[in-house]
Amino acid sequence: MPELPEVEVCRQGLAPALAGCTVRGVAVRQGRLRAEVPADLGQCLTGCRIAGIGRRGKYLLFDCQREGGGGWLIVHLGMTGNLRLVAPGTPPGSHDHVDFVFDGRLLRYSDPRRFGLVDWFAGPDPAAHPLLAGLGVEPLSPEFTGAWLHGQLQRRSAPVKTVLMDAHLLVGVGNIYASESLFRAGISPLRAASRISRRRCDALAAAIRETLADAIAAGGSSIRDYVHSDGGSGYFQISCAVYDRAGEPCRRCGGVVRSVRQGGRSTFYCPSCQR
DNA sequence: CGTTACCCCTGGAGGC
DNA sequence: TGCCTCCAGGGGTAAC
Repeated sequence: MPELPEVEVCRQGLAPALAGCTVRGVAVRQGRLRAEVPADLGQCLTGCRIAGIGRRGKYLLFDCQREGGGGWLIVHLGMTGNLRLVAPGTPPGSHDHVDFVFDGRLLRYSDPRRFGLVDWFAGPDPAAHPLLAGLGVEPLSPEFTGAWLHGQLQRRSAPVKTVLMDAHLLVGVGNIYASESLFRAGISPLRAASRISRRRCDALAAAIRETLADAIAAGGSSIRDYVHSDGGSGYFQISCAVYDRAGEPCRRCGGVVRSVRQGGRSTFYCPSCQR
């Protein structure tokens, strides 16, 4: 269930555990993910030291350094992916597709639906990777402001919820946090993006930042379990205001939360709190 | 160019 | 119990 907060929590948990560690090997049991795992991933990674772990949108970026040129391990968790540290010799389950072998432990990539991605980028700057080059603004960066958002939304006629999930504009806002942010800002997900005032864009930008930051803060406490456990999903549950609450009472006004279909995805909102 | 439908894949829930 | 349909936190592609 990874959106930006889950990916960020994963990054924060893995970075201190793996920084400075050297990759001893790679085992690919199932290479058919969103894109085929590179056949030479083992050669690329083995012997590399993990200098740090970054994030761009929902992509995890492992900075891999080695004599004679390292590169970047790029991991995307898709809908159902996860990364966890397990003891060497732990038998893999049917969806445990890739193991990254370190001294004394394995970093194990698991993904039942296989919408995720494991790739290698040989250049110095991972932003040049074809899948990262077109990505939009980071919602937790100073660049992301109400003024900027207003400018972008002005030229979009699609429903605002659909536009918020367009990673070419803005990264990291997935199906849950799009609905939750719009609820927090009091804006209907059905409203045409171009018909949202500058003032309400300020509120929306703030709502997005706060919703994501709250989720990251809530995940921080459970990250130890998430990273070090090999049982259970390990994902934290944020108490949602509207997401997946169709037919239930709005926590703010007591009205009934409604769901609609937008671009093939479910949207949840309170028709009286959100205009 | 922006918008929309469809596709990739597996598994769980609920109806019959 | 089985079988069917629908749904699921993502995102790329192609057609309009």
